[in-house]
Amino acid sequence: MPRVVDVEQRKAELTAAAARVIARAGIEAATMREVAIEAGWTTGVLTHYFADKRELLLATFRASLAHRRSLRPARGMSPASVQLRASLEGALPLDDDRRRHWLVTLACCTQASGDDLLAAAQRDAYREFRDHIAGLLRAMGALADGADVRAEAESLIAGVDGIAIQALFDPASWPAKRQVGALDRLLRRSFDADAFTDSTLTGVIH
Amino acid sequence: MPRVVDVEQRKAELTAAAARVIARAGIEAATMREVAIEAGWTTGVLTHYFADKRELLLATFRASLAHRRSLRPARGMSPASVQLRASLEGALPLDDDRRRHWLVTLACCTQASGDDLLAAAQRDAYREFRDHIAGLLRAMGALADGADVRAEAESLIAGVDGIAIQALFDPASWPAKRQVGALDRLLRRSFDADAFTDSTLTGVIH
Amino acid sequence: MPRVVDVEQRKAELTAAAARVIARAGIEAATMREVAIEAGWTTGVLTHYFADKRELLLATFRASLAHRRSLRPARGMSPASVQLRASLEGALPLDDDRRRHWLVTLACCTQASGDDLLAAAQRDAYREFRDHIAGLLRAMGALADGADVRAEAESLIAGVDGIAIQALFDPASWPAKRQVGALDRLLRRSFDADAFTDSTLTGVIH
Amino acid sequence: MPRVVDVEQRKAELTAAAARVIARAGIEAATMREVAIEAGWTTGVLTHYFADKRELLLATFRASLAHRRSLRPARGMSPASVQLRASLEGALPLDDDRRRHWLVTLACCTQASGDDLLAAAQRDAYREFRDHIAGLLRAMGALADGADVRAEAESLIAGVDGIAIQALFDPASWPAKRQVGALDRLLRRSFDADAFTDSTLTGVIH
DNA sequence: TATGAATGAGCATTCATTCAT
DNA sequence: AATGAATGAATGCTCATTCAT
Repeated sequence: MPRVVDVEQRKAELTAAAARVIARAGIEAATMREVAIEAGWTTGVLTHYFADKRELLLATFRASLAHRRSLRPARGMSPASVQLRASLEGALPLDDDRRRHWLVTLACCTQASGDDLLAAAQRDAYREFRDHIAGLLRAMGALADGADVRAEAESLIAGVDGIAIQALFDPASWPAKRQVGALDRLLRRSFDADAFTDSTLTGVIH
Repeated sequence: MPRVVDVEQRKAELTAAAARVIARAGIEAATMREVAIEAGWTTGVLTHYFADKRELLLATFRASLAHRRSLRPARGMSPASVQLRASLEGALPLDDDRRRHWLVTLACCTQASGDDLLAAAQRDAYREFRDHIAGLLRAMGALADGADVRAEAESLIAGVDGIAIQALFDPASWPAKRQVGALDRLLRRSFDADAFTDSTLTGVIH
Repeated sequence: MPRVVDVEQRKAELTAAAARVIARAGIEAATMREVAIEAGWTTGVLTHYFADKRELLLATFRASLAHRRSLRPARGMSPASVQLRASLEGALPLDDDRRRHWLVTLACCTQASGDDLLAAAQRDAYREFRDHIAGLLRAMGALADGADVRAEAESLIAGVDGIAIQALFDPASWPAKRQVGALDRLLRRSFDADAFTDSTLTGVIH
Repeated sequence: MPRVVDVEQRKAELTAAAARVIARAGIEAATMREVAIEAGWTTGVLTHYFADKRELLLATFRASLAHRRSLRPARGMSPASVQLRASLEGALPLDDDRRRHWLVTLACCTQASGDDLLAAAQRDAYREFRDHIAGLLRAMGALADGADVRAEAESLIAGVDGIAIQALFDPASWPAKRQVGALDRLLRRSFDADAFTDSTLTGVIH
């Protein structure tokens, strides 16, 4: 039997390296060589685990989306309003890790024009996030009876994405605190101020 | 006697071709060859007008940002609230042209990590837009006395950018009408509903 | 206790796979990977039985030459003229098997420029065949007293090789029947027509 | 206007280099790099004149076949029997040049399994040669009335090809003289000895 | 001004080979 | 005996760039 290797873990190791390179220097700089060096292996290993560069990129994108999703709080562990806030906050580039994966998302989306699988991954992730937020909104019961929950969810996500974009491309002006402040404003405007009392918020902000 | 050529116009022609390639196939596909073909010239012409690829990319980005800015309504030609709405609408990818230049913006920003001039161009354009929106907000006089006008402008832009991102990466779900609807919701939430009466809006939506 | 394996038989299995790949797709396509797949093993097995690719190729060539030789009739089982005809017929690509091994011969010979062992294998096989044919000619006693038997043998082989080349590269025009017809003509021209009567031939043609 | 280059001549220069490499070291050794070095240019030039390696190989094969054809005597400049002999002699690897192009032919034919254009080039060249020989046979009027001229031509070519194959793979045993001797024997056997008198032959052999 | 010939570095990928298991 | 993880050199090819015309 050959050397025993956890294939999935090795793949994760490699896509993490690819994500670091993409976030640091852009997708054009993410050559096989560069990713291999970043990962501490040779290019041969990359092609051993991924048929070609496209497959590596797709795996990197999917891993990145999955990671971003994992930043959301576990379902049902806290009131819906707290979960809502935490979920949205998880989508902001508040630290290096989230920043990195946001950049990967953006880079891959930009690339997605010519790659259906890339585009599909993004679309699915977005819709899943929208449904998640919509579910929380419904659970909160904070919306008027005839309200379009889905549109409301999209509106919230748009607000968060917009903050993220600005923070991503002008990080000096957008420390974590300011991003969180913008999120607060967004939430306060969307709901009765009472829905997110200070005490509730305190429990979420870190 | 050398042939007389309008250098600026020729450059514009070339950056427009580059923008089309980037929007169509991503920044990686925007090779000198490809851009030259798109423009109907040879690569020699590209290097004649731009020292190197980086300079072409920078010029393309700047031209794209300038074009997006030119979509805003002329100052003072209409009430501030109408200008505000039109300005924000100009930032949405409602047609192919705006879609193209949004994609260029995103592609270049993604690339900007390693290029200070690219990053600076983006930052300047954003700040200029924010100040423009803030000016209109002030002119409207719709905000409470102690309000943070700049923060309010950023919040609006964030909302618009978020809508744009979603529309860009899931265009099938985001026809122009829906984008405009999301903008309406954003404005209604941010101001008294009265600030943007139907009649006022009619004059802006196209 | 290690698994017991018939080394020679395993090697034969592997060179047969190599021969199939070479005949099907050319010597360039005969990579270690490809041959391993064709054989139903992994590349590790190939390097276990052959020190390197060159050795595999040499063994494949030798096996191919040996196989082609084995197509000749057993010595002394029939009149020399019948043996002669059968021997020459064995050198024609009349079926898939002979076709395959002819292609291997040609591919390896073409490669032989830079490999002395390959060249030597080919030379030895050819000389052995020539001597075999010369021996049969002598046994037939059909040649004039002062005749150069060796030259006559070479002449016959040249004729057969020429037919084979044409059949190999234009198989559509050269079904087995036509090849055999060309061989008949060659023999009739070289000897008195009587030497190869129909009845004699009938016993050989299959 | 750019540097002026005779494209066809440059292509010929490059295919000639490819032919030298193939003849010297086999088709596997004919890499883009190796051919470029042999030609005294860089690989970039190769891809400038040939879309890819396959195209280079095809052009090399065609140039080789055309060259071999050009070795035939001009039509009608001498008696048909002299032309016939000279044509067949031109197909023997009597010197380095013919040897080289024979090796290219063989290498490409071996490769032709998987490439229809290669196979077609070979087939066409062969058929053209056969028709040429058949035409000369008819002009000679040396054949019996009911004779199959085409089959006779193929038979002659087969004989010559066979000699060539042997000479190619055992050059030490097959100096030019011996090849010509084998051709003589072939012709004498195929025709009345008188058809090719010594004096006639003297004028052709070199 | 514009062309396209030429360069050579760099790309993704394939390959023979080694070796721990 | 057999596997397949890992290597790193080589491959065909693309690219930005230079430059003679």
